[in-house]
Amino acid sequence: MALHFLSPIHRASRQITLYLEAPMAELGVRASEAHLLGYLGAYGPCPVGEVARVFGWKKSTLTSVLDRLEERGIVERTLNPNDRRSLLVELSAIGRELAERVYEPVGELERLIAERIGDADLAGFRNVMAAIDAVTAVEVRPERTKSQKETA
Amino acid sequence: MALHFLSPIHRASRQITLYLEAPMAELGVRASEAHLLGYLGAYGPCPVGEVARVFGWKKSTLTSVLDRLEERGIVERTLNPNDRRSLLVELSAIGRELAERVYEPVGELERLIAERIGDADLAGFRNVMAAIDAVTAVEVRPERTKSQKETA
DNA sequence: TTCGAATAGTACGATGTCGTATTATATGCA
DNA sequence: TGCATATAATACGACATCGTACTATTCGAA
Repeated sequence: MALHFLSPIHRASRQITLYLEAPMAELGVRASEAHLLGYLGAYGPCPVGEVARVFGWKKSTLTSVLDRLEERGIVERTLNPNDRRSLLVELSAIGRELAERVYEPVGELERLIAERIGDADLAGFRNVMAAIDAVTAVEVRPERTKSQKETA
Repeated sequence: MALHFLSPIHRASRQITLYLEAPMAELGVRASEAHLLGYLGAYGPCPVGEVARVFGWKKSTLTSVLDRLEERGIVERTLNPNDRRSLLVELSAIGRELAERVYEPVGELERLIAERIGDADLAGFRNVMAAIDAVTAVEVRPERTKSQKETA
């Protein structure tokens, strides 16, 4: 009955969220917003729908989330020149600054974990993640072609 | 900027949820409820507060969740003989049956992942999970003493 | 080119989750 | 024992998320 993969992953997610809760609150963002800032910092600008897929939110939810972040001046929505149905979301100057401060405790946690992990462990971990990826066959973040990346 | 641990774990959680969405909907439960059934099947009966900690829900949220599940005859709340402030949650007969059917696709997913994973990979994966556990130092599910377990 | 189907995003009412205050019980200490 | 403090759970109003319907745009095939 005990699950070798699903339970530990759920548990780890939970622990990560709890661990980051306090420092995020100090920065005035909730965990989900912090996560979104990190994503946009790394991969933005990107369409609203991509964010929705990655984070598991409904598009209508994301409309509300982005409305709030936009009101606070943290993100901006601009027209997608590649697709006039679509909007691109990106961090504002304020948002980028905030994302950097958010990244500090996140990076710290990463380092603390990495310190305890050897190369072989990391390889095993990655294989498990790859297996989940392959088995679920769920495309979370679509690959973007070079030309899209250039213009987006 | 890319995170070696946090991002893959988040991604894997997401993929697992998406993968299980359809079969759970078929059984008339949402993913979170399915998860709760699994937990109660394995560890129940247990106090409301424990469930709240494990799942990252607020106690007031859990009150609503349990109200709905109780209305549907899936769980039961009984007085905790060890602590009269507390209620124990457990699966009803209907709930146990449902939990078994919920477990099928979950077990299937576990097997599919396990098929692709060697012993060394599993060991590495576990070391990463253990590192997260140690670093975050977040106690999600408190150990219960033997005497508590016997009477609970 | 044109028309039907698919897709991106939003609006809005329904539902779920949360924060705070409250009640009841337990624990620790004078 | 008596009392202050902590803890388990709930009630209820505030807010976040969701499902559905809708508009605008794109894609593909006739």
